[in-house]
Amino acid sequence: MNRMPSVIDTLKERGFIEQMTHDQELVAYIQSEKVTCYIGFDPTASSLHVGSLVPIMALAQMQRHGHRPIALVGGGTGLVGDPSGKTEMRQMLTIEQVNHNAESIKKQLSRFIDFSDAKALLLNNAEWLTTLAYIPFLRDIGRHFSVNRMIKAESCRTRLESEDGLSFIEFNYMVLQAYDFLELFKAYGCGVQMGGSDQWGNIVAGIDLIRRITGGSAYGITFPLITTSSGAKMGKTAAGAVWLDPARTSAYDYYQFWINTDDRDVARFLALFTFLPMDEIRDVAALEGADLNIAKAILAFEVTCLAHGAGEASKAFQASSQMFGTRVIPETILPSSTIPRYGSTAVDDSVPSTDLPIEVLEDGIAAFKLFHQAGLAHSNGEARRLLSQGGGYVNGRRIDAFDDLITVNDIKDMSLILRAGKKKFHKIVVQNKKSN
RNA sequence: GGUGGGGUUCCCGAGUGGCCAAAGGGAGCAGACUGUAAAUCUGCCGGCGAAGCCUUCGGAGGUUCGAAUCCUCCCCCCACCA
Repeated sequence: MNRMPSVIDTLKERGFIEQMTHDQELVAYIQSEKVTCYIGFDPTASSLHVGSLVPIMALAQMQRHGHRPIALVGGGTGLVGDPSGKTEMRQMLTIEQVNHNAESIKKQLSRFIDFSDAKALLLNNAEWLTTLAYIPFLRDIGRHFSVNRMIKAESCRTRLESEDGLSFIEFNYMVLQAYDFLELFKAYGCGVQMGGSDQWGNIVAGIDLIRRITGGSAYGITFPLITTSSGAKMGKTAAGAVWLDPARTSAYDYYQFWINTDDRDVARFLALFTFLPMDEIRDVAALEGADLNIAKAILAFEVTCLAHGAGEASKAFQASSQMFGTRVIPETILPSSTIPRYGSTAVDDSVPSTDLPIEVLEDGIAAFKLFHQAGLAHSNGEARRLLSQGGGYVNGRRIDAFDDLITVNDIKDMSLILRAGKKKFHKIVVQNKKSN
């Protein structure tokens, strides 16, 4: 029979794998049957951000290769707080916050993973963790853990050596996560846990616990920490995290985030964050200059498609093309992408915009005030600075003095296009007196 | 509970009575160069504004012509001791 290539090969090839437990056995296990695997997601915020995209895509790849992913929302562990990879104690969340966040996260994951017909499961570990009784838990589970070993774990050690120390509640996190794995192993036959490289210790603890209690074998895979080539942690911008929730990061901004990818990261990110075939992605490595920018557009389009849908992605693409110059995407670059290749007449409505009554322009408004009102500067002072440094444009015309008056003469098609610096656009839609 | 050391503008970190809106670095923003890249160079980097004014140095009071700097109380963090 014609077996699909192992998902492990795919994950390796696309750059997902940092470490695996017992490689040989794990590969054999995954080849031999339809397996169930899980990744935990922390409900510390009501939205996931691009930092969680690697685990999300890993689950999606699993599903595409016929396996069953479980996304475990840490409604229970979120009440405790994982010390791994943190330099200080996490803020404690209330139960209400955690539950609310868990709900939102479920919705976002559904865009990437098909949860219909139990093809994937969404579980919340609050189900089994919050009802645990302390004494039985200590007797049944706690006795399998060696404190000696736990404090040697990297995740604990850095914290033990730090000034802040490690609180008892955080120290317990590993035990709880190991228990999660055991629970999923028993209830769903889940034999593989994946996670960030900081999760290695927690994953191994779970594997040990499963062997000690059930005698069964379980496996683990960790992902590398994805940094940009300039060394920064992926997904952070000056404005903070780049969220998957369109209410926090608009599809347009999301697209813009991706199109600004560093040259050196394009191929790697295409492999990780899209489903485009690898042999096409490999060709991207040969591109440079303007062609590489086309690959960035495709990356941005594909990734925005996944998070926000094809409609939103097309709009973001069109809007960006209008603002930054139209661009034809040749068939030869990443041919599998569904990006609209030849210009379209779609009207952009995804560039950020605000309404402005026409009266304001009849009287004339100082440019810096308009930029401030449009949100392109945080204060009038910042707007002045921006404009006096030559970074402000109205309809493509550079504003020479920060207090230049903007008037009805500047209106084009009942709107004004403001631009701050090279990349930030804002559309002012002029409202007539009588109209809506 | 005791003793000692700390909490400074987005972050790190100087500053110990006026010259402090507060050194330096990082981040960020803008300009030049480009390809909506990187690197580099230059400028900016609390708010309002013409000068000038207003708010900021954990919190609340106090001393002083004048306080981030001195005093009192309180909160939080760290180290050692118990």
